[in-house]
Amino acid sequence: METGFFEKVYDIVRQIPYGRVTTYGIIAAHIGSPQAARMVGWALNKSAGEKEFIPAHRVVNRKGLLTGKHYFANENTMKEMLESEGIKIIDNQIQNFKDLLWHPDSY
DNA sequence: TTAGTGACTGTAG
DNA sequence: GCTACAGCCACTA
Repeated sequence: METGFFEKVYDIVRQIPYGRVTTYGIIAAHIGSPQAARMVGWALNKSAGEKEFIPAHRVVNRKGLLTGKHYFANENTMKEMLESEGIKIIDNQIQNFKDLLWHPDSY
């Protein structure tokens, strides 16, 4: 069964460049339902068991907060991965978030 | 089949 | 700036 929604979410998330981040709303907007951002997060949750690696740690809410960190193996995993890419995080919030924000305009 | 839930966002007060 | 409400789609029980 091809839901379509999942594949679109995965496809966009996989396009996020190294050291960049995006938001659930932007992804949902590209799919066609900006208000279905909740589904994006939920799809990413399922992506943890996907065969191919999905950089879900690069997806945060519109405030730049790591709301999904709790869904990783360890709460620090998401922060560690982002810091590993040169992204600074303070109090679960991405610093210079607006500058690191990536827009999937090539999709 | 119906009802409940969710890693969110935009609008309104 | 904050709080509150509604909407969105797919999944699970």
